[in-house]
Amino acid sequence: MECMNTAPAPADTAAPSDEPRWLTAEEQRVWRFYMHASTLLEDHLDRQLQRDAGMPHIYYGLLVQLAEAPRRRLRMTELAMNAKITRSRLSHAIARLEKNGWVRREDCPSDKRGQFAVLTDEGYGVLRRTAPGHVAAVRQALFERLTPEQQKSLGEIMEIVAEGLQPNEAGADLPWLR
Amino acid sequence: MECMNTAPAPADTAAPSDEPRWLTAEEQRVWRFYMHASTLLEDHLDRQLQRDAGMPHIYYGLLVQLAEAPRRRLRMTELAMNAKITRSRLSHAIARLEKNGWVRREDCPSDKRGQFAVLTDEGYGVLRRTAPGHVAAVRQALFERLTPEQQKSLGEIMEIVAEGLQPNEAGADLPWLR
DNA sequence: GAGCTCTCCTTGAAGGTTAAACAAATGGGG
DNA sequence: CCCCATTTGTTTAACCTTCAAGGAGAGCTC
Repeated sequence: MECMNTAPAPADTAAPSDEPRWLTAEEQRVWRFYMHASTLLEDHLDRQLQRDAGMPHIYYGLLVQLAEAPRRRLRMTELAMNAKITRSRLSHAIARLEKNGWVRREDCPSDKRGQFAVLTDEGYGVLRRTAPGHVAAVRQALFERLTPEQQKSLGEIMEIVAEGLQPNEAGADLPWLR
Repeated sequence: MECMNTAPAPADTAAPSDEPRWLTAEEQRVWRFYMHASTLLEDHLDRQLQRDAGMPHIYYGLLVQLAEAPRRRLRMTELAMNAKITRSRLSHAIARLEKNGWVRREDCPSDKRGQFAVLTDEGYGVLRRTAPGHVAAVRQALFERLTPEQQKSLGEIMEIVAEGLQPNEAGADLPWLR
């Protein structure tokens, strides 16, 4: 029942280095809770959506992105970036959603390499039917359990973390400039 | 670039119901940041460990659990519970780690159904070599970016969320008793 | 101790993800 | 215009995860 980051003994002495800087007991605690919560939450939502909508959480997220986009369509690359997944993964995902009839591909007129993923009416229907249940699940697993201050704090924290891991958000790939 | 939880329009009126309760704009913001950060962080650590240790993050976590257990061994079910994964998934994972020579299976003497997963010396070696790099990655992606207050807050929040999703922690499966 | 149920763990198949390799189109120099 | 690096999106194969099914032992009840 321990953390993911000790292997040898935690050494917090003032040793210059060559002994790596392990996590403190408190950091380990935080990290362990983070890992457990994120694993459990992701699994929970995956199961909920697989049961109620017949697709994993991330696929649902793709449909949502499309539903909110201008003409219910997005270029593959843009969709991949929004959803934080690789183009390869998106390619497979869209192929599957296309087979379901929930998304359709369309050529981009201005760039012959380009493809649009377009949400079909059926896809929109699925979303409309399943969104309430999904929102309820998120609410129940997360928001209902947190105070308003905690919700605010969580938002700030995750914004920082996400920003720091962005593949190459404007300037973020120039660490020597910080 | 929108959230995962709107599909129709957000209605925060005092309508009794049948119109589901959507997330508020602020809740959507929090949820979107959470999804992005957790996705990016998991991918980041997966890639880091795949590159440096030749296994995904969750497999690394299994080795850590074993390293910290009494005789570097754990019953399959216990390991699965600690790591928050299904027994089936664990079975496959241990099979792979066994093939790598990092884990060995051993029969349980007191229960002929039981199996121990035992960390081998080689497995321990891999852990010892790769732990510093992994800790550094976690530190750099998470702890270095957060204030002590934020770290504390994150721990509390994630503890609450994890506790709420526990399959059946003592009494947690009796919601009517809360 | 026979029958039942439950727990422990594994298996196989179906589906999702990854990394690397690729074809095609674009676009910026020369 | 031509070359070449880059961008766009797909493909293949290896790997991982999930789900449903199942074998086998434990343990309870009668």
